[in-house]
Amino acid sequence: MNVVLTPDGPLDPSATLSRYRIWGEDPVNRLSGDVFRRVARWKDRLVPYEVRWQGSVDDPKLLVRVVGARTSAATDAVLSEVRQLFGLDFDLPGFYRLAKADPALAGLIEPLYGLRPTLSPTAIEMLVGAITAQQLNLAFAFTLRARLVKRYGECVCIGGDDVYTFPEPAVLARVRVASLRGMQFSTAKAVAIRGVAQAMLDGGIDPAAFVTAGNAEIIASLTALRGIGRWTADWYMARCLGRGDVCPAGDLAVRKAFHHYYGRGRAFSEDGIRRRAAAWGAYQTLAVHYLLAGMRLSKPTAGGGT
DNA sequence: AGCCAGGCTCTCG
DNA sequence: CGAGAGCATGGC
Repeated sequence: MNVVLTPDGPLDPSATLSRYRIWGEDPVNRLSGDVFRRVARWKDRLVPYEVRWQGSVDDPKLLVRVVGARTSAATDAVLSEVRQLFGLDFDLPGFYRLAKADPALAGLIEPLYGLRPTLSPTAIEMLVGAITAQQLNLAFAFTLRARLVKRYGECVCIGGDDVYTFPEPAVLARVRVASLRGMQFSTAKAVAIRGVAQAMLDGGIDPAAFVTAGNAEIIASLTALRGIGRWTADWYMARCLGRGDVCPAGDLAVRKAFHHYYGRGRAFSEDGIRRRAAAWGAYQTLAVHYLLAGMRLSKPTAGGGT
């Protein structure tokens, strides 16, 4: 089944998806050439799909091909994922109006035009990914994540590409710490990953309820879990729930970006960053995304993804 | 060799 | 509370 999605506002698909490539291999989100491939889940069935794109940044079209789907419900599940993965629900025109008045963001609109944050379609994927990336350089974090996925995910071949599902909570809750240690996860990360998976099974956290919960409530609920702190909760709200009013002020790269763009010689405290970001209101997530991407523009060694 | 990397937890004062 | 140490491991 083929469907065409027409984004609202500008979209640069390859820049947006470059996250899935610049730090290493992502076996869950396959980006090969001009095709993106992934496997969705619908009622315990695997639904592979491909996305291609055409048109200009200001008039883009996403061509979604659902492989072997018979029901419209399965197709709807895929389209919902695609909206998240390409960040289609972010208000870019509104953000650009705000950014024009900001000394740092104004200069990033043109080189990053059409860039959107990618959202993680599932809570387990986001939380395990974040735990994996805690404190480590992202290249190594990607390596760890790829090992986990290839060992415990399900593999589907799409158009000659091996694409993996992210392992379900029920699978990760049973994984032995020793197995994860063997993949070079630290003991703390291994315990945290199991704990998060278990919490999703026994109701310790309820991602479905997060959708309507307030930020403070989500932070409290997530940080009650071992191995999840404010940083992980912030990124979860920004990159899984797609909330706009989030600034992961404790993030090392965010702190560097604020220092670089707004520092004037003095270092920002975490609270100082949060206060400054608060002025962006519902556009904080986009602003932070642009600042981080802007830092990468001036540092080609970190990966020149296009 | 030693320090850093898009943190978190635990311990002290 | 707030600061500080320990944790694991790859890369430079």
